[in-house]
Order: sequence, then structure tokens, then C-alpha cells
Amino acid sequence: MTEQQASGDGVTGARHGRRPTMSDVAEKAGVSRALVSLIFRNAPGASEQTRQRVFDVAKEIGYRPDTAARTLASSRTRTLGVMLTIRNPFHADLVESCYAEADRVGYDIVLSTTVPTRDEERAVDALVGHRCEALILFGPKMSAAYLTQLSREHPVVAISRKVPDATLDSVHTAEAKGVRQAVDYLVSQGHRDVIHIDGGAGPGSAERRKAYRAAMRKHGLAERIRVIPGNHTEDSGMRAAEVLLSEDALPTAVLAANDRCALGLLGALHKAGVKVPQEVSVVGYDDSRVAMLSHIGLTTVHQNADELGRLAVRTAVERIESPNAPARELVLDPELRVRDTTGPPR
Amino acid sequence: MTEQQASGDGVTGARHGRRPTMSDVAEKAGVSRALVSLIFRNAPGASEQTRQRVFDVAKEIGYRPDTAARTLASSRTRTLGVMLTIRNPFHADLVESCYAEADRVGYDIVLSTTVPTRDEERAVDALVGHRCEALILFGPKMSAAYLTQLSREHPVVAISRKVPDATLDSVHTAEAKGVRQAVDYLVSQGHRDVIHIDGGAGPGSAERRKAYRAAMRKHGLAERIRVIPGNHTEDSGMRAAEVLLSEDALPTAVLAANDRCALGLLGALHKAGVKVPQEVSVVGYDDSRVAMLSHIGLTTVHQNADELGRLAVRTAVERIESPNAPARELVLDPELRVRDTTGPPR
DNA sequence: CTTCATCACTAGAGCGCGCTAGTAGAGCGC
DNA sequence: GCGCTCTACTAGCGCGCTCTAGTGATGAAG
Repeated sequence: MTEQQASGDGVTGARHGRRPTMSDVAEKAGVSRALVSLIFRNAPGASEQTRQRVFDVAKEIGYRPDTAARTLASSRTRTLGVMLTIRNPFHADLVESCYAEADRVGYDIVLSTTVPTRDEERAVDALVGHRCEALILFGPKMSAAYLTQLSREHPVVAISRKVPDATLDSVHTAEAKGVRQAVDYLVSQGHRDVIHIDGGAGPGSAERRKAYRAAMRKHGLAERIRVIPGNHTEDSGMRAAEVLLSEDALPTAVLAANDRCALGLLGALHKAGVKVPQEVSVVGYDDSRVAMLSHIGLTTVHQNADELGRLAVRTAVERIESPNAPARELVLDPELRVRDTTGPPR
Repeated sequence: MTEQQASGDGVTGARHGRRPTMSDVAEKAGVSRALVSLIFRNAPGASEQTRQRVFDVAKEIGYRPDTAARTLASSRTRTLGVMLTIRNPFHADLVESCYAEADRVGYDIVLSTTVPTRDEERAVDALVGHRCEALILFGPKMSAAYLTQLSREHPVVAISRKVPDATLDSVHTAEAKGVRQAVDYLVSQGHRDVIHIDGGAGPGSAERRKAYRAAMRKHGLAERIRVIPGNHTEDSGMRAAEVLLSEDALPTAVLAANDRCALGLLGALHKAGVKVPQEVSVVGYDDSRVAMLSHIGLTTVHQNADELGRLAVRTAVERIESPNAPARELVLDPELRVRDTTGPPR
């Protein structure tokens, strides 16, 4: 690493003084603080002329409303808290649709991500601390007990997680249906050795695992059922590949926990010289936009991110407006998207 | 979509009552509010016994400190604002390292992303509204004027963006060096028709474009210089592919604006049946973890995300502590990572 | 005994804003 | 003139917390 002193004004001068407040604007514009407040809230009751002058003054002295003070003073924050895993490309898709819908209904969004050094509880704490009026959790892995407790204290919408006897709203895809489609398709192609890398405690994993077992049994392949433990990261796909490659024979098809897992698996297989789909077919889950774009052409179970995000925001807002309404579960239909990582068995 | 009423308690009961405050905790624990405050700030001056009792009571009634009130009351927020583009996998890498370093130095991080419906200005406004003590901008595309103005009002660290005559701190990779390595390598493999899809107004694009031209000239390939306009999204790679495929002959190598652009390009080439690297070699830029993992095995210019994030946070904190220190520019060396999307020309 | 330090705790101001309850003044009808 | 309405504005409380300047109790030192 090299370090240089920027060639600009060298010493950057006495900057970053006291942050201007509403009173500063009011004083400079020759009006009361209350009027400035009113104007910045877009409330009626100020003349157009004064309004303009206040905005001009504000811009001139670099005034921006203080979110903290606003939040504190008003009972409403009109803010939704979103917990996500930033590494997950599917979550990026969801975030975009959430923003779009939140804009439409006049809410702000605050993001809080989990990273390896920051668990879900910390991410949630940050959102609650910001006084979000509702929490939208993308594929939460937290315990059902914690989730239930949380939903007692705040409006909570879970995406891609079904909670039995739920006291919270959830929006998800019919996991079983997606898995069934995938297995049916693989079997119709002639596959019999279809294995599943599961998502561990990840959202929807239990349902997918169950559905995989059921679908295999339906096709009379109960004896070929095999589940390799995994999770929702690329790493689990790579590890599963190691396991498979260490054995005598590869299965002819693998149903991965999600797209990330599938990508990890593909990477490891590719490194080992295994041809996809000639030697092994691979199916993902999510259809995150990246999977579609890359030249991988991943066959995967499509979840409608736009719709999931939109519904989550709408449900959250409705929950805020009527906290005592019955908990709802919105279920979207998935759809298998056949691309290039699947084909007939070798 | 189907909708079901969750099978739980049906009506969710009278929930989400008034949020408990410090006073509630104080009253229930039989101490003053000030003491509770002190305990939650981890300040000395309370007995171990009382401390424990207060924590117990807080947990029992579900108290969590209100960030807004905290922020308002204290001059410091110990919060760094990070502006990013959530779609960009490289930004995910950066976010992770920022969190890790922020934890180490005792700062919080607030994220604000740009999405198609939310531009950089709005993302920055949100951060400033949250009273972040410094802003860390991942590859900002805003005008130099706006950036300079912003840096006069707040400590600002830009990642991957060099600002001439800077009054702000920046942390980036030696763009030119990376591009030169890539061109040198391609030429050493025998390529002569090396074209460049540029990043438009994206961070570092100007430098990379310039370096590409210089490197080509150095190899006596001035006449082969060709820059296709693009940006930092997958879409631009796909569009560039369209352009190239509509022509008589493909170039033998393409230097993409970044990994996302390279991925889009690879996808489109693959769909058109063009073999990589046999017919065309492709080089990315960033080395986001996804590029490495996928079975793409993208040849790309590695930027050290861990180090970039770490340095950005450190620089931000140092800037907060000494606002008048000279602006700094930290430059890391990039490194070409040769994988599977490059080879000798056809 | 007094003095002083220390510990454990409290009172209360104020952070920047939203919002309710007001007021001053203009315009109007009678 | 009077009362009325309407527009354009203002006063000031309080949101939940931090933080300074305290208080009272205890114990050790002199």
C-alpha cells in the first residue's frame, strides 16, 4: 500500500462545525422554528413565498432534518426495518422490490445485514433501536421461540420462513411444490440417483427436505433418497462436492439447497473436471438474478422476488395499521426454470 | 398466490403496546432513570448487584434502548454511514470487512443502498439524517462538485474513486496497474485485438480506460484500441456482446469494466454459442468472491476487499478524530488472477 | 470526634424536532 | 362599527435519552 497526501488544499481547513438546526434556518429566514418545521413536513399553512425562502436558506446553510430528533418527536417513524444477508444475491433482488413498494406507500427502509461477525439478533436489535414500525426478515434462521417473542413486541413479516402456529405474518413460496417440480423433471429425464444438499437450519429447508423425500418416494425411488447436510452458502456446495468426489460413483443429479449452494457445487465440480450436465445435473433454488445472468445458465426453481418483496412491504404496512388482525400467510407458486445445468443422465 | 390465515392464535391479541422506556425499567427496578442510563452505557458507578437487577428487569419487560433518543442526547453517535449498491457483489465483500473493522474500533454501521428507484443523493441524505459521524461511499458516481461539497460538511471517505484536488480521503486500488497487468498478460498470450468495455461514469473507469489505451500503445497496438461504452452492471456486458456479435469478426479478448459486466458478457456469449476462452478471452475487474466461486473461474483483476474496507473504516475514524488533518489517498496494489476465461487466441 | 475520599446513586437540563393550541391581522357581510 | 372566518404564523411542551453537577452514606485517616 502506498499513501499520498492529496494534492488539494492540503490541510482541509476548519470544517465540519456544528450541524445546522431548524432554529438556524428559522433565524436566518426571519420566521419561527415552528414554521420551518411545518414547511419541512410539507404541511399546509405557509405561504408559497415563505416556503421558498425557507428552502433557499436551508440549502444555503446546508441544513438537513435530523432523523433522530424527528423520530423522537413523532410517534410515527414511517420506517420499515429489513434484515438481510448481504452476501445473498436473492436478497438483493428482494431489497430492490421492497424499496420500490415502500416508496409507493410512503415508508422509509432501514437495512440491517448479518455478516459472519454480526448475528441475526444484533441485526434485529439495530432495527428495533431505530424504532422501525415493522420488521421484515429475509429468511430468518433464528429460533421459533425468539421469532415468536419478537412478533409479540413488534409487527414482523418473515420472508421464506414458515412458522408453525404463527403469530406473525409470512410471505413465502410453496417450497414443496418447487421441489416436486424439480424432482419430477429430473426423473422424467431419466434420473434415478437424485440427491439433495439441504439448507440446514436455513429458511424453507425443512419443507424442501421433506418434499424431496416425498417426491422420491412417489417415484418409487425411496431407496435412492440421500440428503447431504449443508446450508445456504457457496461453501456448503463446495464441501458437498468434496464428499461426492471422494466416493466411488457420483449421483446423476443434485438438488442444491439454493442458488448459492449450487454455485459452490458447480465451482468445485468444474475444478475436478466433472462435466455439467453431461456427468451430473444440478438444480438450484431461488433464481436470483445473478444465476440467470451468468453464463452458468443454472437450472433453478424460480421465486418471484418482485412479488415477494412487494407483498412483504404491503403486509407489514397493513399489520402496522391493524395490529390485531389475524396473522396471514401468503404463498406464491414457484416455477422450475430449466436452463443449462440439467440434462439426461450419462 | 394463495392466502391463508395462520393456524396460530388466530387473532393475535392486543400486542405491540407502548414501547418500554428507561423510566419503566427504573421504576420497576426501584432505581433512578439516571442509574439505568449509566448501566446501559456500561459506565462505572453502579454496584454489580444493581447492574444485574436492572438488566434482568429490562429483559423481562422487553426494554431496548432507543437509538433515536440516544443519538439526540449525545453529541457522538459512534456511527459510520456506508453508501453502497446492493446489487454489486464486490460491495458485499466490502461491507463484511467494514463491519469487522468497525466492531474492532467500537463503531456502528448504517447501510444505505442505491437501487434503481433511489439515487445516490437520497442514499446519502438518509445517512446524514442518521447523524453518521462519517460517510464511506462505495464507488460513488456523483459529481465531483457534490462530493466536494459533501466532504466540506462531513468527513467522507470514498472507496474506488479518485477525486482530483481532493478535499476528501480516498481508498482505492491502483487502477492503471491492474489494467496494465491484464493487457500485458493478454498480449503475452498472443492477443492483439484486445478491446475494452468501459465503466462509463463508474468509479475508476476513467483511469482504467486511460490505462487500457496506454498499455495498448505501449505494445504497438494503438490501431487496435477500441472502447465500447458500458457501465458497471451485467446489462452493459450483455449489450456489448450484442454489438460484438453483430459484427463480422469478434475480437480475441475483452477487458470488461468489472466482474458484473464480465458476467453479463459471458452469459450473452454463451447463449450465442461462443466458446470462452477458445474463441474469446474475457477479463473482469474486482475479483468479487462470487466470481471466484462460480464455476466460471473468471480471470479478473483482484482488489483486496478486506483491506479496502478495513482501511476505509480506519481512515474514517481518524478523520473524525482529527477533522483538520490533510486529506489522504491510500492506494493498494491490484493483482491479476488468471483463471479459466482467458487463454491464447484462436 | 471531625474531615475527607469514595461509592452508589439522583436531579434536572437539554439534544432537535413534531405537534397542539393558540394569536394577529386581513377580508368580508351586515 | 361588530363579529365572523380564514390565512399565516408562533409559543412551548414533551419525545427518551445522555451527562453534568450534585447528594447522602460509609469508612478510613488524623
